[in-house]
Amino acid sequence: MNNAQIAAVLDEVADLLEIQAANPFRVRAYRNGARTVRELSEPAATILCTAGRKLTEFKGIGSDLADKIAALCQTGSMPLHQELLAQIPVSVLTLMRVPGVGPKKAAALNKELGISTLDELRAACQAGRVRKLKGFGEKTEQTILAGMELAGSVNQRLTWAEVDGFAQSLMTHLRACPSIAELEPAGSYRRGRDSVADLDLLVVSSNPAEVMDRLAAFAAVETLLGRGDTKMSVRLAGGLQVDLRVVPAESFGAAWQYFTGSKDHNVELRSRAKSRGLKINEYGVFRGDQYVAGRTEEEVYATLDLPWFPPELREARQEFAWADAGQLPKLIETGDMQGDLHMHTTATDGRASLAEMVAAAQDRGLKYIAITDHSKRVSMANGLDATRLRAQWAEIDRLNKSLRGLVVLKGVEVDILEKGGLDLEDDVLAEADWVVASLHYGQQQPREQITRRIVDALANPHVCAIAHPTGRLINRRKPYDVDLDAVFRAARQHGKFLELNSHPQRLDLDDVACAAAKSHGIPIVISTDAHGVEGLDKLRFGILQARRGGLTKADVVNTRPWAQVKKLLRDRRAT
DNA sequence: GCCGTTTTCGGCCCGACTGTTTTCAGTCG
Repeated sequence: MNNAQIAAVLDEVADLLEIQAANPFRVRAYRNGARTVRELSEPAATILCTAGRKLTEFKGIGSDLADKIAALCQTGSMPLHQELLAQIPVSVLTLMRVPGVGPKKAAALNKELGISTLDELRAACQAGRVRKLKGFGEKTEQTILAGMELAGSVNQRLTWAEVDGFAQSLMTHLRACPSIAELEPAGSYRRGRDSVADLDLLVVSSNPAEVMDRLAAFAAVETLLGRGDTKMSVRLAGGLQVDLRVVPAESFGAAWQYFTGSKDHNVELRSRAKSRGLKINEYGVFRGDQYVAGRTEEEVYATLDLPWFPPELREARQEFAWADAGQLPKLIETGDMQGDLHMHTTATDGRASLAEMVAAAQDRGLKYIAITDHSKRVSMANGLDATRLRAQWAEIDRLNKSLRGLVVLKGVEVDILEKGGLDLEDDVLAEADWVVASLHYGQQQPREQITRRIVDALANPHVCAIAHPTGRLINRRKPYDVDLDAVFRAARQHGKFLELNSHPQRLDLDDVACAAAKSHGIPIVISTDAHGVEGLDKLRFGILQARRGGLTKADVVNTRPWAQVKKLLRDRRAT
């Protein structure tokens, strides 16, 4: 049983306990445990089998949870989980996906009306039976019906890049308000999460009503979800929820910190404040009733002797431990990048020619690029066989003679075949400057098979890196069932790199996997996988993800000049 | 159920808004 599966069971136990109105701190303990397991850099099962190691060495897992996880790994099920499932149909949990329905209402609906599915809930609302329940009313019934429309259609997270589009145009729209003194995005968007459920905007204004009216007038606004004196929520066409908060200037830093989150980061921060006799809320830091700080984020953190944290790190993972040790990493920045080692041309499925990609790379100030078109197995993309590939490389050789300031590398994205092995012969690969291997077919294969294919590819002496190592497409396709821990170990053993693909729908390795790869000592390559000139601008999405993984300039291969990348590959293979 | 420079018990972050309430519970972030 892998970490994701263990975490899913723990999360479901938390949900079920919540419906049973269990001690909320007990519920939180299961959620924290789930999160800890999900973010472990190695399989829990491995730790359990290793002498001298215990799961309790990780924050959030005590002896009780450690025992339950051990039982889960050994037997495939957890007695508490099974008991709860016998009491509450698992489908009741889906009721909580409807906005406005939390654990209490879901429990009441199930207990009083015997409702356990969304269809039953819809029917009961339409029949007017829900409004008769204590604590429910006509409004609630309407909210539930409206919320169910949503849950079925648009209630999914958007990619960061999609939200960025809305955020930029909405902020431009709002800035027309003369009373706005500050306007900043917060929430998971500011933290750079690869997908974002809603957009939080923070405003300092002498006239909150004017700002809210202006938001209501934004063309994409579809529904007004709520509006108070300081807070307003709307839903945009396409489903994105926007939450606007207006705060006084002396609270701006505290509010920005608070609304940026994450929730867990804030819990840790406030708990630290409490232990010092301070209280932190969105209005500031207080000792008793006395305002201590709050105008800037730096000020808020400084009251706890903490440094300002880059938003990407605020996930209550390592950042507090790093700060306590005075070792907060200096995160990689877009300007650190020197080259791009994964892109396509019209020779396969790209939309721009070799010459156009080269010109675009020069425009963007890149020092080197690798042209890595697909190999022949990817027939849909008109993949290259040895002959066509060598012809492209000859063209690159000619091109390089006339280029100044940019080196074009002879590369290929060689397919990892379904039955294992690579799509091109070793003698061909040996002529390349840069080889990335990736799999496009047989993505549904069982874990052992997929893992074996990737691990074997890493063992090939000509392969430099594995591209998009999990194959996930955010909101569209789950990652392959691959044992990433085994991939990390193989990459380390053979001195290879792993790619962080910057395409906003891919972004794999994800943030947690980046951090895990780093802990295994594996250098990361951040690539655009550009299929056109505009694709070269997607690097910033990959950088954001890398920052979330805590990566520095030194952790990323292509912040170095090409000569150093080559040397790094050589040196690592030698050891 | 977890955790510990208040250390094995007694805490566990904090507030806005809504709807159903007549003083507050539930939900959300």
